[in-house]
Amino acid sequence: MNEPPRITEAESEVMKLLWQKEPLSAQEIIHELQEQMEWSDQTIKTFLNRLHKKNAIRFEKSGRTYLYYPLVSHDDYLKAENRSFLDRVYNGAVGMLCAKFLEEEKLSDHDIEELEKLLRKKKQS
Amino acid sequence: MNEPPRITEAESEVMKLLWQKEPLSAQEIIHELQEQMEWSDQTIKTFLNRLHKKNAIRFEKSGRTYLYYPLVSHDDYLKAENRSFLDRVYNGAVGMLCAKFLEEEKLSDHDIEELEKLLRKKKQS
DNA sequence: ACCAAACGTTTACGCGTGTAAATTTAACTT
DNA sequence: AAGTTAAATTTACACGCGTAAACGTTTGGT
Repeated sequence: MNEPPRITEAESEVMKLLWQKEPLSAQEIIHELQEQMEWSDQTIKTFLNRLHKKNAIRFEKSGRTYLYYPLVSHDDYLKAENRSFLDRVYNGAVGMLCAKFLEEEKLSDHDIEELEKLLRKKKQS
Repeated sequence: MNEPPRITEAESEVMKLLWQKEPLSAQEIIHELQEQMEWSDQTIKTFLNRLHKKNAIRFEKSGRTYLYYPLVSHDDYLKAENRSFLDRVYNGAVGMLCAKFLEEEKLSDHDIEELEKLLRKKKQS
């Protein structure tokens, strides 16, 4: 897979839906998004179109409804966003980044245990 | 302190220098940055000017040299960037964010211990 | 066969940002 | 006092992105 296309913030709202459930029709996407955002349907169609041009999604048409599928995986998106954030803000220092987030934000006990488990696993390598 | 001003990526390169050492003259800033970036001195002056207008930095002039000081602290910057990244990409789920970073990126043994210590402290609250 | 609805495509526009040239202002030098 | 220089300030411009209207096209209904 080549470089995944750059997905902007607004576009990512569309992608988030498709990562939850795939495929979705234009209708469904527009309906869902209009509950959260103040976007006109034309605006959402613009995002669908741009995502399509970037090869971030594809569609299949059956009759007059189009069904949309993600072409970029959520995981690839997260990886790319993580890397660019890490480099941009922390110059690549993961330790610092995690420390800052752990300090500032609240975590459930369950989260804490999961992270401890991850760290323990990490030590064996 | 009100909302800290939005600092763009390019501008943040200037800020990073000022967070390391304060104050710095225009000369010093321009020299330093031109070693890392392909920026003309005019470009850098634009950033200084924009940062000043935003109240992200201030300067004192003594003779013909201007000395620049940050007005936004590194910590406030990190806090703001963290929050927006966390919300934008992870919908606020810190646990998920940290887990992803820990999975993907390399950590020194020392980093790991520090993080474990942080988590332990976190559990007592 | 034609109309209307549903959907994609094209065009548009203002603002932020990266990039930098042109202009003004202040101050050291001679 | 005037000229030169260093620095700030103003202006400029293209491109990405959020936002959306206008236009084109396909297809189910009558």
